[in-house]
Amino acid sequence: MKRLENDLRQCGLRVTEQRLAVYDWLRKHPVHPTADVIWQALLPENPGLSLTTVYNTVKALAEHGLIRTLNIDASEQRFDGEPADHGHFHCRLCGEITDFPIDPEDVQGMLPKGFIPEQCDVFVRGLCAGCATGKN
Amino acid sequence: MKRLENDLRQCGLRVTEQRLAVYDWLRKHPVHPTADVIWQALLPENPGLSLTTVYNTVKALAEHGLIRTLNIDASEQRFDGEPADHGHFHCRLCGEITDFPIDPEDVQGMLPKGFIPEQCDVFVRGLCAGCATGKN
DNA sequence: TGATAAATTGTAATCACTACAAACAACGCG
DNA sequence: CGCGTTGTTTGTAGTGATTACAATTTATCA
Repeated sequence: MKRLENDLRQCGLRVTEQRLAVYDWLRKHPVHPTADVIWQALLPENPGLSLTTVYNTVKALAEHGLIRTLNIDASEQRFDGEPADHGHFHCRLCGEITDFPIDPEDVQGMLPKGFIPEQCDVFVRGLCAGCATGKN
Repeated sequence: MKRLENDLRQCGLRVTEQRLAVYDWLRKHPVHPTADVIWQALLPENPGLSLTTVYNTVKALAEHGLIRTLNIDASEQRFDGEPADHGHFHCRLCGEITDFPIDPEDVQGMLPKGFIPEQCDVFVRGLCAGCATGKN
């Protein structure tokens, strides 16, 4: 937990219980939840936690690169506790979002000359392994 | 324009003036507008056109693969008249969105075994060539 | 410990988007 | 060509995720 506190401090963010709870939960759960899902998950252990605080927190964490935001659905924003570049596969049948590793250099090679990448997202829609074989 | 009519018919969509107007405009303008921007652009030539119709139309076109939807900003959905796979670069300074070609095979190679891609988006944030050299 | 600046909270507002029902128009069939 | 069916358009009213705001609380540092 000291590590998480340090992360916050190095970004100039004050360390609060709420931020630690949100940040810790995102790091420990390799899913891609909405703000509301995070809130519901934390509420039992953190009574009084406000949904607004969850929104404020994920916004602050994302602005400082500690977590990532995913615009997969148009209607709702999702968050990802793993800030390093990686791809996301969205199965159109089961809806599951699967992470996969990417090599940022591969992506960089696709860019026009002079463009400087800072963050890249590779997002693929299709059928996941389970749904493709009809096992779901 | 006959080509566009055919595209609509082959998707089982009825050919209406409104759909042709939206589709034609998206094909001719290589930008990434929101529904509202499309509406404002078409209104002078198409008085009475409803914003709801623009929303309905882009939804129908996207569902049939004639155009693409871009979830670049969390707050608003953008559309792209070019349905083939290609990447998008979003400059964090000037906000411009630049297209760049990608090889779908490169992306496919990154996927876990058994996953079947159907549509892929490569989205990169950073500095565009103009902003990187300080010329903006 | 006390000052100060930032974070939290709850409520109210915003804004992109959608549901809905009535009016209308495209397409197929005679 | 005219008619009926069915899909489309339109305006309005809603929805739901997200944010603005002001009051209260709390982290941080001297």
